[in-house]
Amino acid sequence: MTGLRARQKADRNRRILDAAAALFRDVGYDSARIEDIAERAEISVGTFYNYYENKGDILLATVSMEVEEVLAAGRAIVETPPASVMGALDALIGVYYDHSLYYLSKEMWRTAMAIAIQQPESPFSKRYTELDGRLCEQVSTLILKLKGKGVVAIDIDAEAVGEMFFNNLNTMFTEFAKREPMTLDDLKARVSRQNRPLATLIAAR
Amino acid sequence: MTGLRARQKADRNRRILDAAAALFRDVGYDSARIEDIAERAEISVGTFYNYYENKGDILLATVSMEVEEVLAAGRAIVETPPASVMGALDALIGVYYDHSLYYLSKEMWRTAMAIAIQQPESPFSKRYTELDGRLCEQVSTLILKLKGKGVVAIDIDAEAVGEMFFNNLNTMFTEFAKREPMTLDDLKARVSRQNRPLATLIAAR
DNA sequence: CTTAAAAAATGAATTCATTCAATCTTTTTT
DNA sequence: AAAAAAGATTGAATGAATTCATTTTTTAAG
Repeated sequence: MTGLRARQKADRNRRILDAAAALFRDVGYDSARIEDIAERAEISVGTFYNYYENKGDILLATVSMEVEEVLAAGRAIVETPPASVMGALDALIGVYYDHSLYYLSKEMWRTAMAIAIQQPESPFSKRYTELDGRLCEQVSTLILKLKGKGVVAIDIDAEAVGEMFFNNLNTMFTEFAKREPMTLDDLKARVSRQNRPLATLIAAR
Repeated sequence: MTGLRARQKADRNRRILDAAAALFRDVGYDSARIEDIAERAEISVGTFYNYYENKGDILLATVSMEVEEVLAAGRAIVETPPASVMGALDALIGVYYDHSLYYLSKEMWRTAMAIAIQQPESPFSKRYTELDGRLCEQVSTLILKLKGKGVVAIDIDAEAVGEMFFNNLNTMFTEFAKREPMTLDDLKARVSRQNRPLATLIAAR
């Protein structure tokens, strides 16, 4: 049986995470005070800092859970991709983008991305960055799979191409989060246009 | 002749900008307190806020001047580009990357990028974002120029391709700023590899 | 079962960015 | 040139994140 201490720790951790996620959802990141999170989680402010390095860290913890779901959803596409390069890319990217806004607002994404850049060494920044790397790999894996199926030419550097597609969809998502009026459809259309040249050229003839 | 008020204003603005740039360089962004900037600029804290919306805004003001220089340096390459796609891209990107670290540390770049994402509506965030857009255009212009010279195939969507190259170099620069041990050469090598497939495929045969 | 050591929790104190009502300076009007 | 209006400056007050010396709780040792 787990020691009392370990059980209490896991318990408090969950309470903090739940309290923070709920508050961020309700009032947004900036208006959520550590004091409020602590109160909801029934701990003191000091204790909060025993569990998370700073306020940004707990936002990245909640956002990371979200990214894990996106990653899982992407696996389905990579397993059985549409039979054309553009089709497969649009499908995978569509999954990413559609999932992204389900729980998190643009404001929360902006804050999360900003923190991950600014404090890359904090524990949950590392986790977030690592998940980003996995998403990138996933795109490369998709290209590799298409190569295996003879959809993509054999002499193509799948990893390089995958990274390029990923970096593009990633930058464009940041752009999207920055512009409040930009819609998901706007985003997808722009990314599609950007992807088309490379997608067309790597197709096996 | 300019009114006294206008002259004083320009004067104070310059003093603030100089004081901030010097402090950021000396002690880094986080350790530079508004009170210190105000003291060096011989104004009060309150006055600082009449000139800049917040602390992040003045960092972006200094970084924007830097980006303007990069943009100007890039023009030279676009005017007379090397005769191959990879050569031209490497040259332009080399100019961007080499300039970037001349005045600003990775930490300052990280902070600047983070602020531009988090508060996209502040005056100097808009300016910074606009300059980013110009850099992106510059890459597209380069591709267009290569098309004019018959180096790039005629049926290529130069704007889309340029955006893809730019978004890639941009994301990779962010990655570079996040990893303290990563060198400029590491960065250039990785970007080169990523660019190669698209660069090769768009070449006119 | 007591006691000592280790681990966690606590909240008052500190530190800074930011605000704003009061004051001062410049410009415009009469 | 005096008075009124407009524009700027000022620094003390506010509010929130983060720190840290103390206290409390849990575990391990005797």
